[in-house]
Amino acid sequence: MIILDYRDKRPIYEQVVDKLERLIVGGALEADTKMPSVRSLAVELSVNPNTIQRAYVMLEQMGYLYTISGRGNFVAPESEWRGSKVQEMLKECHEMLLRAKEAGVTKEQLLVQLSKVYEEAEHD
Amino acid sequence: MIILDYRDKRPIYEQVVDKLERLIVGGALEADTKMPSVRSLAVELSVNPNTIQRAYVMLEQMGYLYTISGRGNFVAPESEWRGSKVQEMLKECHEMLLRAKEAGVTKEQLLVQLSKVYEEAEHD
Amino acid sequence: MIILDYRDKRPIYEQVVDKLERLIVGGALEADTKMPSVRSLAVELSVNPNTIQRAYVMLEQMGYLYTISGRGNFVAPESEWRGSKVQEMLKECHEMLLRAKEAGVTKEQLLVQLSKVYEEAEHD
Amino acid sequence: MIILDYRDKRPIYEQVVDKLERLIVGGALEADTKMPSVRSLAVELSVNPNTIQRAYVMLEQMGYLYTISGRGNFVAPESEWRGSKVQEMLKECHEMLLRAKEAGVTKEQLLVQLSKVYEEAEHD
DNA sequence: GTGGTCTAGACCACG
DNA sequence: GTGGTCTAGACCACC
Repeated sequence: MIILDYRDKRPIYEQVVDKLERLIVGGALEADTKMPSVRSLAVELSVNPNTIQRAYVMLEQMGYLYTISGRGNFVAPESEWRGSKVQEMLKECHEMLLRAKEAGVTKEQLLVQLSKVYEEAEHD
Repeated sequence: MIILDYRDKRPIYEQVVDKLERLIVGGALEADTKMPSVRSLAVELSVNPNTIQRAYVMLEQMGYLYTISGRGNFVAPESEWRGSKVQEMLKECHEMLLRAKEAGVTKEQLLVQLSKVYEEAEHD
Repeated sequence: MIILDYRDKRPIYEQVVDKLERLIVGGALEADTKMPSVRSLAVELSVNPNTIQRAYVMLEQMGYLYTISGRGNFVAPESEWRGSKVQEMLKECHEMLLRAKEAGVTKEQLLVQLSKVYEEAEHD
Repeated sequence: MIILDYRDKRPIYEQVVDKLERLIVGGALEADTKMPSVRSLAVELSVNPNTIQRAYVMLEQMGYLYTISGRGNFVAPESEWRGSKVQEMLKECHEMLLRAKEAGVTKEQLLVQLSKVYEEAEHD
């Protein structure tokens, strides 16, 4: 389900949050899907259960999960996070683009990047 | 010259590196300008000299400064860093755009951001 | 594990880096071996932990170690450094040979040195 | 006569020693040539006279110069230094070759370097 | 216990 | 006065 990179400088719980967020945002995990239990995921990743617990709590605060006591953790519906996530990404992109411009990156170079990411091949 | 943000969770030396890098990349500090001495900047920021020393060493490794022992630290010429900085920014932008696409941001939204940043018709 | 040479004028952290680099490059420390902790090596060498910390950071930047925060430092796999190390050595050798030639050393003398080092007929 | 590299990490007096040594060893300065006075060289290099004085003293100790009080410093005859210099270089080369071999450099790669430095073009 | 950061001192070489 | 190194402490986050 997840592969941890132990060479990554970030704390493990943060990596777990990040990977799971991408799975949810990317649509790999649909709404109301049951997440693996804290303990089972901890075993799977060879990690302390506290670490997974912490990740789940963060994901819940971010609106990606909801918890039913005694039942487990479940993926929240898109309406809970889609809008705010897009806004957040747009803001981050804006700041990064500003920094890129400041560093001497041209508009053309960025358009190339944009094309590479959204390569048209799809509706042709 | 610099204002530290104590709410920022990043280490102080990293903040210093970041701010100075922006000043240099942004052109506020010209090549061969003498930087404040390690000790004086430490006093100005109410910080330990070791912390500033560390920041200066990092900036030197990144190619933004050159050091003449016993004389001081000086801003390196653009040729030392311009190219690599642009490459680094392009790579970062690529990754951010990928994440943005993943999160559901449309190409149109990003084009708007791009235009806002590189607005060529300020009062047209 | 390491013996410091107090007559050596180089800074301690550099000596530590040098010795450990040789141990790794020479194959005495295999990939993924756990290095002694910063504090324990500091005690062993009767040196301040900061000094060891600095050495480990340098070795990490050079690709010889990888760090897992809260777990320790580990020897990186050969692929991380073998190529660049060979390139570096070749460049250094080139410069040294130039200086040797300049000083009047003949090609024959150098061929003798080369044979001595790579003596392929130990007991032939 | 000499060009200093202010970005060089080594102390200036050491750079001066090194450059002058090469000029003498390389044959650019013949035996009994009068060296520029301490003060004039200091002015030429925009450097403190003490620095040049220190360099001259070192060169004298190394056998490259001799001093005649009130007259100046002169280049010593080859017999004073040629032999020891060659020995020193051979020793240094030996150590470097050992380290190169240890790092995984092959004999063939070193032979290539050797050929590049002593390119045959001369007696062909 | 581990690495990461920081402080408050100190000494040295260099110019 | 400048950078470079080092010590002896301390606190923090992570696991």
